[in-house]
Amino acid sequence: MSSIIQTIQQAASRAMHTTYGVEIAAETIVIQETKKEFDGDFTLVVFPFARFRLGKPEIIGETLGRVLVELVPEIEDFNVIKGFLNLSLKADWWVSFFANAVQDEQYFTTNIGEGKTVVVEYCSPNTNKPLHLGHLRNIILGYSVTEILKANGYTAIPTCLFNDRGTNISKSMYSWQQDGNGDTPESTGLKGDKLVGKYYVDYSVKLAEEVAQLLDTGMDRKEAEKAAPSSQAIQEMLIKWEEGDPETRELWETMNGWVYEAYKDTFQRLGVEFQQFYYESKVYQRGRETVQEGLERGIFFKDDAGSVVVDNSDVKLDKKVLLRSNGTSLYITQDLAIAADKYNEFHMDKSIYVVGDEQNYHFQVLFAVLKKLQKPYAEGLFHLSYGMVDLPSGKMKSREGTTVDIDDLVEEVKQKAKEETQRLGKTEGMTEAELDQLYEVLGMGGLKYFLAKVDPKKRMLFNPEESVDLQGHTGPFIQYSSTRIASLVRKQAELDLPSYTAELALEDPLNEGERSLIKRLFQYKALLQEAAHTYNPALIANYAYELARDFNRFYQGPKILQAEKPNTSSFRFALSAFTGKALKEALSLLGIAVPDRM
RNA sequence: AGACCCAUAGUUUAACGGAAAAACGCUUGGCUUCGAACCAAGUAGAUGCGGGUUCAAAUCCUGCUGGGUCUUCCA
Repeated sequence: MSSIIQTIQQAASRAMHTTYGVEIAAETIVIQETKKEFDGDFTLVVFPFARFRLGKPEIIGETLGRVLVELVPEIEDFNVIKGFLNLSLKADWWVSFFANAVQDEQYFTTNIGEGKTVVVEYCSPNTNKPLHLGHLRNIILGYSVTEILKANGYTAIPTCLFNDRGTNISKSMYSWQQDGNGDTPESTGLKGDKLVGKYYVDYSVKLAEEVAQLLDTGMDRKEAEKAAPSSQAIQEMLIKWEEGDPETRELWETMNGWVYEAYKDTFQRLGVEFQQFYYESKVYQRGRETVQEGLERGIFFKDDAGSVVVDNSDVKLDKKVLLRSNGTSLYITQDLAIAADKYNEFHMDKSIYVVGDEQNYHFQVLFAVLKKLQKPYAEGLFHLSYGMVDLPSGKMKSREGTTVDIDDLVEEVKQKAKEETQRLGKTEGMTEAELDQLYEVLGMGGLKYFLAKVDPKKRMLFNPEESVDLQGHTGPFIQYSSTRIASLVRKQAELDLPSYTAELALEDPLNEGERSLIKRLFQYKALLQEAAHTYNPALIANYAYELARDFNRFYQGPKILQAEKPNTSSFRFALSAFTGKALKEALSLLGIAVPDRM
C-alpha cells in the first residue's frame, strides 16, 4: 500500500500534466508536514513549479488545490499561502488510518533491511581505566543504532573491541608493580577498573615529575620524555610482553581480568550486550598478513627506513605507515585484520564503527586502504563519528583523572531521581526493591536521554546539574507520560467500556488533540527508517519527546475514560494505549525503560 | 603550514535548499484529581562576520573571525 504522501505526489504530478502540460516526477514534489500555525495536514511546496513560467505560485497553488480535491478523495480542503499549498485530509481518513495502525502488529517496525547484515562496533575501550562519560555517549549511540537497525529488519551484530595491550595497560601494570603492594580489587574494595585506572593516573603523575627533573637539567622535552625512567620501563615491559615473558603476561592477564569483571557489571547495568568481542592482543599480529599482501600486489611500498607505507595522495590523504620498520604493527594494522575477521564471520553488507571524531582521519585512511585492496566489504564501511562530551570545566582527560566515571554518574542521577520521587510522594505501597528499581529506571532514563537527544556529530556540553533535570525535554518527562497511560490502562480494566474496533462508530467529531496525536503517530515509520538511514538515534529521541508532549496536551483536554459517549471513551482510550506502545517502543530503541508508576 | 568538524534566544538544543522550533530560566494562570515530573499564556533572535548561487540559504559555494580535532613508526 502506497502511503498517502505518495498518493498526493502522484496526483499532483498528474494534475500538473493535465492542467498545465508540464512533466514533474512525482517523487520530486516536496510534501511536508504543515506547520502548526497554519491550517492543514500536509503542505505541498509550489515554488519549484515557478521554473515552468506558469505564473504566480499562489495561482498555481489555487488551481492545483482545486484539482487535488477532486482527484484525491482523502483530501477535504486546501488553502494557499504564498507558494505553500496546505492540504487537509478528511477526519475519517485519520480515524481509519488509526484503526488500521492499531491492528497492525508490524506498525513499529519496517522491513527495509531484510536480508542485510550490519556489524556495529562500539564502546571499544582501552582496558586501563573505568568507562567514562565519553564511552557512555558512544555506548548509547552504538546500542541505539543496533536496535534501530533491528527494528528496520536488519540483522545487526553488536561488537566490541578491547584495546587490551600496549602502552596504556603497561603503564598501569608498571605503576602497580612499583607501588601496588599487592593490592587487588578484593583487598581494596575498589572495582577492578577503578583500581587499574588509579595506577594509570599515578603513572602519569610520576612520569611528569621525572620529566620535570630532566627538563631542569637542560634536556628538551622530547628527549626528557623518552629518557625518563618510567618511560624506559614501559618500553622494556612492552618488549617483555611481546616476548611472552611469563611474569609480565601473568600480571597482564590478572589486571585485564579485573577490568573485564568490572566492565561486565557496567555493561549489564546499562543493558548492553555484545555478540562478539575482539581483542587487540589476539589480532594485532595478523594485520601484518594483510600488509604483506598489499606489498606483494604493489599497492604498498617499503620506504628507506624499511617500514611499509601506503601513499594515499591520490585520494587527497597523506602517506601513512602501516607497519613499523622493526616489523611491529600499529593501530591501523590491527584494524585491517579485524575488518577481515568481521567479514569472514558475518559476511556483513555494512560495517559501522562508532568512534569519536578525533579519529576521522584514521578511518579515512583505513577505508581508503581497504578500498585499494579491493576487499569485498570495503564499500560498506562507515565511521559513525561523534563529537566529544565537554564538561563545564573543560575537556575530560583520563591521564589527569578528570573524567566522569559512568558508575559514579549513574549513582548520582539515581539519587536525584530518588529525591524527586520522594518529594512528590506518589509511590505509596511500593516495596523497597520496587522503589530502588524505579530510581534506577528514572535515573538511567534521564542520563541516557540527555546523551541521546543531541545530534551525534555535534560536540556536546554535559552539565551535571542540568543533565539530571527531570522536567522539560528529558527522559523522565517521556516516562511520566507513559505512566499516565499505564494508569489509564489500570483504570480502564475496572470500567465497562465498549471494546475498540475499526467498526466502532465515532459519535463525536475528531478534536484537535486527537488529530494531532494521530498525525504524530503517523510519522513513526518514516522516522524509524530515516533514523536507520542516517544512523541517528537523536531523531528517535526527539520524536519520543514530541509524541509525549502531544499526548500530554490531549490528556489535559476532554476526559478520556469519562467522555459523555462510551464509544468516544473507547476511542480515546485506544488512542492512549497505542501512544503508550509507541512511547515504549521508541524509548526501548534508546535503551530506556518505562516504569508503571513513578 | 595543510586537512576536517563546529558556531542558532541569557543557557542547552531542533529545523529533507522551502513558513526559524522547543526546553531550561524569568513573569503569570490552571489540581473537590482519568497522576501538576503536567498544561496554558507571556518573555527573548535579523542563525559569528562579509560576499556568491537560487524563485527560496541556518542549510550549498567562497573569504574572514572564533573554538575544536587531526596531519607521530601513539592508541
